[in-house]
Amino acid sequence: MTTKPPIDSPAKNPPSVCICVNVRRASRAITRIYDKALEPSNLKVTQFSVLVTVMHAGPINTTNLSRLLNLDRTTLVRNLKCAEQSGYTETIAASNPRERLIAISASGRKAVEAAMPHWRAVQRQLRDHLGREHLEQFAVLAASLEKLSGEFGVDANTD
Amino acid sequence: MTTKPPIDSPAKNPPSVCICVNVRRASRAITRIYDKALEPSNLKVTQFSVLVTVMHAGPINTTNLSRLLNLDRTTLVRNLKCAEQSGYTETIAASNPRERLIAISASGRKAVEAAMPHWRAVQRQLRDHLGREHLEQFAVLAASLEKLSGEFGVDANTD
DNA sequence: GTTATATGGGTGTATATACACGCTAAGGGG
DNA sequence: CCCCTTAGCGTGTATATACACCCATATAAC
Repeated sequence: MTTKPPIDSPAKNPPSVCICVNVRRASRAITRIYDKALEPSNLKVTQFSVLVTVMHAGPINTTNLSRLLNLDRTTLVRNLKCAEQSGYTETIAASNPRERLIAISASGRKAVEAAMPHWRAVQRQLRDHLGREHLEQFAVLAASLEKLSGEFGVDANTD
Repeated sequence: MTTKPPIDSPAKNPPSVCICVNVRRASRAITRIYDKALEPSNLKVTQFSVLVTVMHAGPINTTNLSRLLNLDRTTLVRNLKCAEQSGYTETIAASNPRERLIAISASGRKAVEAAMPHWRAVQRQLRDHLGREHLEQFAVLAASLEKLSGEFGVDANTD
C-alpha cells in the first residue's frame, strides 16, 4: 500500500477551496442519502422530483417543465423517457398539434404517494441533524447560486 | 402554448422544500458557471478537480483518490479513462505488483496551469457576488452534508 | 493447509447531464 | 408569396455517477 494514509489521519473529505467542487461533493453525498431512503419505493430522487413537479404543474410541455426544474430541456427528455417506460408518465396531445404535454399516470401518482413517507422521513432526519436554521441558510444560498447562473449567461435552456 | 406561464410571472426556479433537490439544482447551476469559465482551457470542472487532486496527492491509486474526492471508485475509473485518453494522466506501476498508481503527465500539468487563471477569476466573481461569509457558511454546510452521508451509511466506496 | 476476509483491480448496466445540431410548423415583414 | 424568426420537438455524442458484480492476491483464522 504505497500511498495509503495512516489510519489515524484518514485524509478523507478534505475541504476544497473550490466552491463548485464543494457543491458537487455535497450533491453526490446528499443524493446517495435520498436515493437510499427512497429505495423501498423503487424511485430515485431524480425521478421522484420530476414526478412531483409534473403532478403539481399539471399536464405541461417539456420546455416549461425544464424551466421549472432548472434543467436542460434535452436532459429532461431523456429523464422522461425512463419515467414513461416505467409507466409513470404519459404523453398527451395539446391543442397545438405539434405540442406534447407530459402528464402523470395513475401508477406514477401511486409511486409518488408510496415514496412520500420515506421522503418525509429523510427530510426530518436531515433537519434534526443539521438544524432548521442551517437548512434555511442553505436553501437561500442555493437559490442565490441558481440566480447567478442566469447572470453569468449560463442558464439552462438558452435556445 | 397551452401551459406557458405569463411573461410577467415567469414561474422560474421556484424554491423547493426538498433539501436534496435544492442542492442538486445548485450543483447543476454552478457546474454550468464553472464549465463556461474554464472553457478556454478545454477542461471541465470535473476533470480539473481530478487533475488538481492528482497533482497534489502525488502518484496515488484509484481507491485512495476516490476517498479524497468522496467519489465512487468505479466512477473515478471512468473519469480517469477520459483523462488518460487526453494524455493528462499516466498509470505507473507500484511496488505491489497488482497496484496501479495514477500520476499527472507533463501535458496534464500544463492544462491545469492554463486553466488556473480562469478558475481564480470565477472564484473571485462568485465571492464578490455572494459574499465571503456566505461562501464560508456554504462550505461548512456542504462539509456537514458530506459527513452525514457517512452517518447514514451511504458513504462512497463501502466495498 | 484450507478457508475467510480484506485489498487491489475492472465491467455491465442504468441513469443523469448538457452541448451542438437538426427538423417542423406558426406567424410576421417585405 | 417568400423569407425569417421563433417556438415546439428530438438525436448524437460525450461525460458523470453509482450499484451490482466479477477476478486476483495477500493475510489472518482455524
